[in-house]
Amino acid sequence: MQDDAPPTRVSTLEDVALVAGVSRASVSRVVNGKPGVAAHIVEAVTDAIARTGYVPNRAARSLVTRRSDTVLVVVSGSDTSRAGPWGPGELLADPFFGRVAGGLMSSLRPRDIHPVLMLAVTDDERSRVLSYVREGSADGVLLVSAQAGDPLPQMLTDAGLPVVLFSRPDHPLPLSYVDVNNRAGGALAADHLVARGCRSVGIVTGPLDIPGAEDRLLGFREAMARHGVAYVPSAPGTFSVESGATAMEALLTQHRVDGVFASNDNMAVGAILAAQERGLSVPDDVAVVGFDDSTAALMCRPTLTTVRQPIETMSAEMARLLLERLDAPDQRPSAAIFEPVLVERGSA
Amino acid sequence: MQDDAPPTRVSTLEDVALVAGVSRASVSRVVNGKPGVAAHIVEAVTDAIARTGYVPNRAARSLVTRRSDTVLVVVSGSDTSRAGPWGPGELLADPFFGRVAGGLMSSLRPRDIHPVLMLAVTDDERSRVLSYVREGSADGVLLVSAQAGDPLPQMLTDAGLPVVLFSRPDHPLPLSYVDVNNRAGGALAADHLVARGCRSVGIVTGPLDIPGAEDRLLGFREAMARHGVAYVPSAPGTFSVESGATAMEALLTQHRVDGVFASNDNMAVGAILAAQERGLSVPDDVAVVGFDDSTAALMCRPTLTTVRQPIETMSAEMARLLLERLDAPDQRPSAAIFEPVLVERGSA
DNA sequence: CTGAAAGCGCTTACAG
DNA sequence: CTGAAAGCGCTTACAG
Repeated sequence: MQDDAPPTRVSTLEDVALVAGVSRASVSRVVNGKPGVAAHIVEAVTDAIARTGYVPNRAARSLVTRRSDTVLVVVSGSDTSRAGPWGPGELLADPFFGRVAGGLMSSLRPRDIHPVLMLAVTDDERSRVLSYVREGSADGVLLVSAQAGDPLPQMLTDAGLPVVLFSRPDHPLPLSYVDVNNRAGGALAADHLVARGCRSVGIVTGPLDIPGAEDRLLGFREAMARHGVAYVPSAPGTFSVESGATAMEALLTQHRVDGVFASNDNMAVGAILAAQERGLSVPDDVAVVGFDDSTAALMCRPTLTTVRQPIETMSAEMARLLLERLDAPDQRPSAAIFEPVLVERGSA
Repeated sequence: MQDDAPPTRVSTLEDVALVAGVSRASVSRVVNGKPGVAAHIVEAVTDAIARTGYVPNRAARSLVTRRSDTVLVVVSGSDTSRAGPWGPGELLADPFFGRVAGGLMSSLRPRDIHPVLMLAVTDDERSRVLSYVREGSADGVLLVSAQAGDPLPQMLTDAGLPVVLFSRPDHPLPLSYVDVNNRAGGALAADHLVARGCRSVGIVTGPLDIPGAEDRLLGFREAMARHGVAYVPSAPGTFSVESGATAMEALLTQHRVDGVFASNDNMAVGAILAAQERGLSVPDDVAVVGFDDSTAALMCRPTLTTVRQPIETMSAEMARLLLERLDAPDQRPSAAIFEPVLVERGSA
């Protein structure tokens, strides 16, 4: 099939009106499903649309409605997160972002709203986020921040833009967010380790300036205290596999732990590898519990016992909250907190 | 800082013109950096822009320029790929997509072109891709297809839309694409296994209706033939960890292999796990080579020896090709093929 | 080098 | 219920 026809001018509302023999206003009404249009007009227009292959021009519509039907999805990282072994894509290489994207899209698609992706690492990029919304290109922003002390949430609320975050902001701000109950998650891990008979328990934390990481630590410690354990040794990690391994070694040599909670799955994988490298058996010599239930949880041996965070559900809700806010701009910000569940597999 | 000011009407070209005391045309010229504007006008306008906080309205501009400065990034999967243990986000949970996104953005950002993300799994979604471009919402499409027999490339070329694929299409089509030299990659794996002294070598293939998977097999077999090995046992996989494990077991029991090439890293991880579960040592009893150099390559023990595919570079080039095509629509389609390199680590 | 004017393709009061 | 008309905020020939 040859198709060398010149890209014929795409047809407009006007063309449809001509073909249907009605006014442009009527065509517009039919296209937008407005009520109160006579049946014979609807038919004529529908027909004409089919014959002309009409597709509404989004820019023209957007110019008058002042809606773009687009939301900005911004992934905000720190400068250091950009250059890694996998280059500039590294920040996004974490399966976490893909799962978030999938969740968002499940809420956005039914409403026919489209996500445009933006990375915000530099100051320049952060101000682009604001401009993008100001120029009417997006109606609001969904922010996934992997950065402690991120100025973006503040900038966004100051500008009065509709915004929803994934994760609680690191200082109180009048905006909506979704999060998992990190404290409850930490407690789940502690309870499980204790129930399995661990007597010397430690924790590999995430960066403690990130609220979620601190809450996991807090919840873990509180639960251990309830079990009568006042002191819980901890070693800091950065959420990467290697940092988990390093932290685990510290815990092993300095505290001879027999049970460890790592604040995410990547670090849990690192912890397992580190233990095994020292000839220890997981979970017999040392049990390991992760957090997330990421794809990595099934790639290691033993498979990972972990605190599941329902990422897709959370991000779907995140998009829903933004949509709601767009429909009713004066609504108060709200938070949706999800309860984690422990998924028991091989490592603890 | 309270900011309860009503969202003041955003200023327009007209406002700037008024403040600067020039015509709208002049403002437009300096905003767009057109040459031949008197210095004093440029200054007055620049000033007025700063004072008014003017940001051009994208819809209005787009309506007249017929450019959206947006490209559609579509991830096309099969129906079955949507529902998995991780739900609807699963298709995107593969770190591969995040790395591609990162690569694309590195080419798009300097040109200030924005990517909107779309999943195309159902027929309805596929036709939405066409509509989206037809309504002027995007200037072209970047397609990453994880699906054999995907009708989308054909649909896109038929419609005469600017499009670039990641991976060679499964039948010849007049469109641009980027790919890795899969045959050379297969050969690299074969050469390495032979050089290490493996005497009974097998391959875990991907789905063979995907051109890349077939090429890896072909390249592997050809190279083995050059080494005097006429027969290479193979077991099929689906690119998942589990399928790699299953295939590995077949190879181990039926062919007592001591060297295996898995057509991607996920399957290589599965293969290693399967070998270890049978008490075999990797690489001593059986060596394993993967393909991709994904994040998984460093998460397993031993770490994975693998054929590296420069995903970020490839996708950056992919975006560059589309941009080029948008600048010069009549250009012939072209393909950019990248040479893989073997990354030697612990598993082979 | 600059400005007045037309026009991009829609939606939406406003009359009728 | 329908249509004529204004207007959304830009860019771009066209004169001057």
